[in-house]
Parts: sequence; C-alpha cells; structure tokens
Amino acid sequence: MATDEKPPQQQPPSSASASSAKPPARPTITLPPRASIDSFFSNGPAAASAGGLGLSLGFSPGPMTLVSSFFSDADEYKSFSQLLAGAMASPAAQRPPPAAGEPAPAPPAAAGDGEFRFKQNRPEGLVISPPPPLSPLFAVPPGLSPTTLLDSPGFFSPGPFGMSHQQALAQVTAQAAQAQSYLQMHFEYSNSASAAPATSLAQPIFQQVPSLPDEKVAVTESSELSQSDLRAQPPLQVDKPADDGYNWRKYGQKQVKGSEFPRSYYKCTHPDCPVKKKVERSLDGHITEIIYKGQHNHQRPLNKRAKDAGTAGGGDSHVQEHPQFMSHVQSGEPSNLMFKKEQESSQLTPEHLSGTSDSEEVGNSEYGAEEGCEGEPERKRRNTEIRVVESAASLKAVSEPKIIVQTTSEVDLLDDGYRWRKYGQKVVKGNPYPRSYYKCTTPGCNVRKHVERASTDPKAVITTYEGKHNHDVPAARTSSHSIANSNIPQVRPHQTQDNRRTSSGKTDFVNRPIARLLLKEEQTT
DNA sequence: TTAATTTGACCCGCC
DNA sequence: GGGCGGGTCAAATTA
Repeated sequence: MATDEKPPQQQPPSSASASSAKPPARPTITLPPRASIDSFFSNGPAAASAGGLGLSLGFSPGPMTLVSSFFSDADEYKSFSQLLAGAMASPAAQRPPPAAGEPAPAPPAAAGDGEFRFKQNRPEGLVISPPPPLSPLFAVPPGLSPTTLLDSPGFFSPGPFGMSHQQALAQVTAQAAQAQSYLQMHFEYSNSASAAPATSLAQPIFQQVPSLPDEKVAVTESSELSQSDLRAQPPLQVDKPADDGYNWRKYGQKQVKGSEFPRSYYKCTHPDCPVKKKVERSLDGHITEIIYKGQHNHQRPLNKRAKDAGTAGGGDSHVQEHPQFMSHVQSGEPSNLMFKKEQESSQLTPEHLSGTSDSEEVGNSEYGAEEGCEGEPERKRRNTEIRVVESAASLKAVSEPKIIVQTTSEVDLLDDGYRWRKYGQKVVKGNPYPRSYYKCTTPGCNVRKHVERASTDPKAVITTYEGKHNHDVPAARTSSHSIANSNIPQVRPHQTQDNRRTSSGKTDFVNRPIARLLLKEEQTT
C-alpha cells in the first residue's frame, strides 16, 4: 500500500506541541493577499460574527468553494497547531454574534502573531443570499445537542495547545465537515418545507444551467427538487460515481478534445449488463458530467440496496421518496440538472428519470422501466443514453467541505493523522512540480486531498481536502484524544434523518435561520 | 493471488 | 481515402 506517502521534505508525524520545549519546525502558513472572511459574507454583522467563529468557519460553504484558511507565519515559536488552537481560543472566536446594527467586528484578532483568517475568493457576480440581521451563521439545529457541538474540541472551545499538526489540521477538516453538514441540513430542510426561503437560498446556487450544444431533448428538474433530492443521498456520493449502488469497472480513460478534463469509461460489472457510463471529472476529482448508456438488466446489488435502505433516497425508490421530482420535471422548471437523452431525442419522459443526489441514478433506466416506461419499446429504452450534467457545482456544494491550507514551510500537512493512498499525480503546465492526489485509505471514506507545490517555491504546499472523514483519526496516529471527527457522527445521514423530525413529524428546521448558504462556484477559471 | 486501475494502442464512424 | 476523435481493448501496473 502506498499509504502515508509524503513528499521528501516532510517531517515524520510531529509531536510538536506548544508544550514542547523544542521549537517545532516552523509551520508557517502564508497569508495570500485575499479578502478576509467577512467579505465572504456579503452582509455585515452576521457575517462578521461568522468570522468570529474562528476555525469553525474553516468549513467551506460549498464544495467548489475555495475556503482557504491561511495563517500568518509571523510567530516565531508557535506551531501550526498553536496557531490553529490559539485562533480558536481567541476571544473573537468565542464571541457571540453581534447585536443588530453593531458594526461587524474585525476578523479574528491575531492570537499573537498567529493570526489567521479565513479567506475566500468568490467569483464575481455570484449572488449570495444575505444573512438576516442577528442570524448566526449557523445555529445548532434543534435535535442536535448544542452542548455536544460546543463541547466538541476546537469547535468553539479553546484549542488544545498540545495537539499536533496533524490533529490541528484534522480538526480543521472535521470542523469544515461538520459545519458543512449543518449547512446541508438546513439547506435541505429549508427547501423541503419552506418554499420561499428555499427559493431564495437556492437561486444563487442553481442559477447556472449549462448550455446544450445541440438540439437534444433536455429534461429539467427544479432547483428546489434538486436540493432536496440531493440531500436525500449521503454526502460524497456525488463524487463517487462508482458508488451509485451498482458496481462499475473502469475500462478506459481518455482525454476528450474540447474538454479540459479526462473522461473515464465504466461498465457495469454485472454479467451481461450492457450499461456503461462516462464520467468526466475535473482535475480535483469533481464530476462535471456523467453520461449513462443502456439499461441495467438486473437489480441493484443486494448489499448496496440494503445499505442504501437506511438512507433516504439511497435505494430504488427515489421517485416515491421524492414525488416532487416528477412534478417538477414535468413542469419544466429551471434546473441545475439537465438530463439529456441523446440517442432518442423525444421519447424520454420524466419518468425515465429518478432524481438522486448524485444524479447518477438518473440514468438507471431500470427505474424508468418500473416507473414510467410503459409503452416505450424496450429496444428504445435500452438504447437510451442519458446525460447528467452537473451545473453550478451545486451537487457538491452542500456535501463537501473544501479546505485549502497553504504553507511555505515544511509543515507536515500530508501527515495529518489520516492515512492516505496516492492515486494520482500530474504535472501541471507551468509548474515543474507534480500535483499529487491522495485518497483516505479507510474503507468507505471518500475523503480526498491533493497536494500541490507552488512553481515558485517547492516548499509552498497547497493541500486541498475534499469530503469529510466518516471515521476518526486512525488510532495509531491519535494522541490523547481524537478530535478530528468527534462530531461527525452527529451529522451522518442517518442521524440527520433523526434530527429532522419533531414529534409532530415535521421538520424542525423550517424557517429557522440556521445558516445562510454562502455557496459559490469555484469553477470560475 | 486476485481484482481493479492505468494507459497505450487499436477500431470505427464521421467529416 | 485520409484524418480526426471518441470508444474500447488488453497488457501492464497497482493495491
């Protein structure tokens, strides 16, 4: 196994802590000239208070969001973890949201020179729904213990200065994931039960619809549906095309002309199943397009079905679970998803499509056969090719935290406590140093990260995390306590489900300003 | 040892 | 008929 692959200059897992008498290798982190976090939120007080959440804002409002947490390197004697912990412990980090009209506080004051700020780069023109006055960036959802949240190490509480770089970084990741999940939950509930707020939230995210280069029929679904539907699936599935319930074997990959991204070819591994799919991914692993072809002639593998049965929208009952899907499709409302039937230009009824979070199930005409293909010759259905175009990065916007930590030191960011398997490397034009791609080796965990070195400075490393760990830091690397994902279980899908319902059976998050989604697209280049 | 992935080469349809 | 590009094969590689 290629776990724990590290660049040559990496240090062994650091035990560096503030309590260490020996000054740790300087984990300095650059502060690129970007706008501070408060600019991330278009409106003042709440936004600023959000900034005051310190590291809890390490989460990315959207997966394509470039949430960059950058730290200064001015402190001569503070470790990376100190910087993180110090910032978390800073008064600003624990400051309650400012009162209405109160001027937005400055970004978290420097904890000494260990100042750090969360940066963002929001593409121009992106509409962001402004948070209402007094609304916290996100509140602890009912049903989710605030105590649990607040007691979670590093979330709001003073950071443990003794934690290692790995822990600190893992904590950032975990917080990102956690906050992301809260956003996701709110987003989902708002959309499913509160039309107006949902719309206002949705629009900034789903306003983009990719243009279609031809005259093929495009079936659309509403953005509202998209979001609720998306949320019905466990996070991260979006980014794991092979995990749509069927088993796929990759049989080819090719750089397609006109596309900057490679296209991968998958076959269903079920014997005699003709289904294939093509997946285009961006370099950072995000799916940009999925094209299904054919029809499964078998049921979804039992193990998958059983597993999915525990999560909404995971099984074969997408349509039933999301009746609004049908109506929205039929209504032809604008959508962030476009389903294209390429070979049969006119026969694809909405019933062919079953909305899912990752959009991949859409192509499973197995559903179509069950739900609405009556009358359509099977021959035609078998030839149906469906293209699922993901636009606006919205599918991942609520599922994947993305953290970018840049450092100009040799800080051991790769060794962040988790175990990684290198699965790719690529030399980018203009950069003599390859970009390396890593995947968490824990079974079932889809977290990835890629590490890039600046062309101008091989010591400058940009580490981008995608996804959230569904497990703790491996025991061997965990020191006194595992902080990285101590909260994650609270936001796992099944528990999310649990948290949704009140005794009345209604969503308890409805209209609660848990969060203003500050999602944006990263794919602006 | 096995299964999955990678990747260069080949096939084939379209212009 | 040649070139181009998408799709597939299959040996090599990797986990």
